[in-house]
Amino acid sequence: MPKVSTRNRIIQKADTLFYEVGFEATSFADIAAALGLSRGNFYHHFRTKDEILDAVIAYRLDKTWAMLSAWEDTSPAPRNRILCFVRILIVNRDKIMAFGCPVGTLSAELAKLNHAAHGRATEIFALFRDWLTSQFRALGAGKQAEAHALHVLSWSQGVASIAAAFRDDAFIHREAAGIADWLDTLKLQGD
Amino acid sequence: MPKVSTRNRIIQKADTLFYEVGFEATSFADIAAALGLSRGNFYHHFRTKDEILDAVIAYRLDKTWAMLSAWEDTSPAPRNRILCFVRILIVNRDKIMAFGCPVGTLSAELAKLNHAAHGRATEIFALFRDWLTSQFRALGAGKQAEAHALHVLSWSQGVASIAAAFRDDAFIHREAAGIADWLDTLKLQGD
DNA sequence: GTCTATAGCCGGATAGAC
DNA sequence: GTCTATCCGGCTATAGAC
Repeated sequence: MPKVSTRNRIIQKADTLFYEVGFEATSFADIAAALGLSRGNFYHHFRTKDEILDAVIAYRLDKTWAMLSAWEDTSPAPRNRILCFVRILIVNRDKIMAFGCPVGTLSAELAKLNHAAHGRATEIFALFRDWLTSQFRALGAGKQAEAHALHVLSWSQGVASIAAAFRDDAFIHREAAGIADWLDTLKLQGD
Repeated sequence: MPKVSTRNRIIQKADTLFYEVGFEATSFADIAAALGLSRGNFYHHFRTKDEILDAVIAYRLDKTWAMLSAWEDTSPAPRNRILCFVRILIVNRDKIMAFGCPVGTLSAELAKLNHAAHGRATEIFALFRDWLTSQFRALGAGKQAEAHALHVLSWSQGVASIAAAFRDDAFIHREAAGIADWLDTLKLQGD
């Protein structure tokens, strides 16, 4: 029975706090206190806050990749795979209404801070974009595949942003259904 | 020749810095230094950071209301008025690619901080939503007017979020054109 | 209204004992 | 690997001279 390493416990707690409180607003003391660790011990695992941020981003990249792979395994049809992505909005709607999208809000915060890790954080978006592009290509979208992928990614970002501002549950359901409808009206001649 | 009051200079500089750097990440010293003021003088005008935030939000509400009014004056047709809103994405694209949408990113930050002013910040969104709802109602959207308004608001938020992440200029133009196209395909029977 | 000086707290980060 | 103790700097905020 492998005990979860302290390092991994730190990463997962930081992941949660960066999402729910923000990167800047989360202090070492916050993470340490939430885990029942001393700050000194903390620095044994991560020397700087940026190191934790890098580890959290790497952790999110891994989780995202695993999720996308799982969708490919369980849903053979590209259309259903895209709907798996859309369903995140529904499944996570409580957290989204409280804290927005974890990917979008971290990216936005790092952009304002002019933080070196902004590019790394954007890689999570890029993972979704490229995976969605593959699905649209499989649907026959041809050269439009990436534009469609960015459109869906953007659509979900907008829904998360407005849902968080107004705490509007019905809006999320309506827009998620809207994405599904839009998918069906697509002209997929593969031009 | 009315000199701009120190209070107003503080509000406008704070407005800019809250947008470009973030609320939390902007210190009193940053605002004071940017204006060439001492910190002591600063506290003569605003006793707490929350007071500045309230003033900045009130300032943004005023600016937004004035902008919407101006659009009503210059564009009689509701469709053109909505396109004025969409055009913000194009006109402000450089800032959007660097810092995202000022309304959305402030709202997201305050939500994470569990800040009391989150509700006030959301009023800026509400201003846009209600104004857009009026335009869709004038277009004959009937009971769908508010849903359409939120859809457009959400769409623009998504575009700002993705444009900021990828710094993608072409994407902004493509999506802005997409909103205009969507407007024209709307079934407006006023059900 | 504007300044200097300073209090007091909390943040990130380090040294070293166990 | 975990802890205590500590340094330094920046932050909000206050007091008081001009």
